[in-house]
Amino acid sequence: MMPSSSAPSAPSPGQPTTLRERKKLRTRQALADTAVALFGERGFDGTPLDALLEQVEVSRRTFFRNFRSKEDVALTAVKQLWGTYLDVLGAAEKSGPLADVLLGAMLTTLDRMDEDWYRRFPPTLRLIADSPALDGHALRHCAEVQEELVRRLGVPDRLELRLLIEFFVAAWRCALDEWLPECARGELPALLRRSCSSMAPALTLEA
Amino acid sequence: MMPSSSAPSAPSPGQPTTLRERKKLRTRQALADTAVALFGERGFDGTPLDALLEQVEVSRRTFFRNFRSKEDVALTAVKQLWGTYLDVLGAAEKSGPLADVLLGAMLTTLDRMDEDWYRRFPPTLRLIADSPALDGHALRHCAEVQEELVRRLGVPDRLELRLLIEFFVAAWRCALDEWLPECARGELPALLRRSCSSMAPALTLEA
DNA sequence: GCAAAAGTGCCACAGTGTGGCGTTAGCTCC
DNA sequence: GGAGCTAACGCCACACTGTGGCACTTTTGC
Repeated sequence: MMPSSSAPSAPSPGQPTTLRERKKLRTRQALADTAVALFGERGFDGTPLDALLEQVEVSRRTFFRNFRSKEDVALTAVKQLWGTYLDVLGAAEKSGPLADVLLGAMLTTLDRMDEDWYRRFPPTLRLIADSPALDGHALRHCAEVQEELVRRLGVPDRLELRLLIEFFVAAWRCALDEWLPECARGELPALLRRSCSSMAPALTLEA
Repeated sequence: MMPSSSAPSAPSPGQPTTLRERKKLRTRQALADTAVALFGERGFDGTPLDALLEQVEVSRRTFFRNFRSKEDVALTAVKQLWGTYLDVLGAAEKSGPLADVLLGAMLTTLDRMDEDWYRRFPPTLRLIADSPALDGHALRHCAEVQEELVRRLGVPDRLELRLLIEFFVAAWRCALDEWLPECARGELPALLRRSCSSMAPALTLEA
């Protein structure tokens, strides 16, 4: 609907300058980190939000000023990934096959994520796999990113562009599913490449 | 997770015989019909569940014995479609290109849905378009159907099968988006065919 | 310093979803 | 066609999520 004016989640500015902003960012990170840890232990649905608030020592009111929902805080790592992806794609040179552009941007993104993110992402994926509610939110977030991608990559044929983006995100999710059990950082790019190169053969699959 | 043992939603038996079952089915349909109408007027998020319960004259307890959630009742038409699709696909002969099998089954399904369904489906799509929460639930349901499809269409290459199914569902959603403004019954099959035939060209799209 | 602004905590409330329990209504068997 | 059984229902109370209002503290900029 709208691009989010003063909305919770997604702190766009690169580096917070004032003390106030850094402080707010600290509580945000504390909430996100503790959320993944806590939900990982007791399950997403089995952990009341109050448990998280108590541990981080933050009031409910403050929490909801930083995150839109309980799902939102659990999906912080996912949103960081796609946020970075959109940044990378915005700066990338868009020429040649679009499928390669989309893939290349994700490879760059994966290279750019730091060690801390690689610690928090796999547990987040497991939370998603275990909780349908979280999965729904994650899928919805992907859909929003896809809409944004269609908007940015203006192309004459609207339908084919949308299909290609849907395909790419689907390939990404397939790669994640194969990555999930082990979650070795170095293997994800290879899995994604393999998933993308299986796209064309998949269309001609025989029963 | 599990195939739903005595779970709410999805009445599998074809025709209810006893009076009790028919009565239960009537309240189910009354709830589903009224839900689409009511949510269509006042919006999904803007309509408390109590408004629906009051209009149908059913207690909250009874509602939740028939539907898993407020979203569930709003998505009745969507679930009916995919339920029928799985039935059709189960009975269909699976030979030749899998993409054609998937497409053919959906064309058959669209032909099999009755007039009443074609009245309720478009408003449901508009509800989904207007409410992120509903969209998330709808996407999650699609994901469950996809898992079921992978299970049924056993094929050596797991990855390519999953990709193909993801592609097909993506093409279906693209077709729906183009169908949405008008929603003329006869045009949906053509849109779906066009969407599916755009899949291969999409992969080689240039920036 | 000092006032405006941003952030936070506390309180109360609406809405969704669940468990317990007594009661009604349909089914079954005689 | 009557008695017992059982599924379904209504009502009550509760837990949890998310929001609005208001007072209080901290930071910022003058």
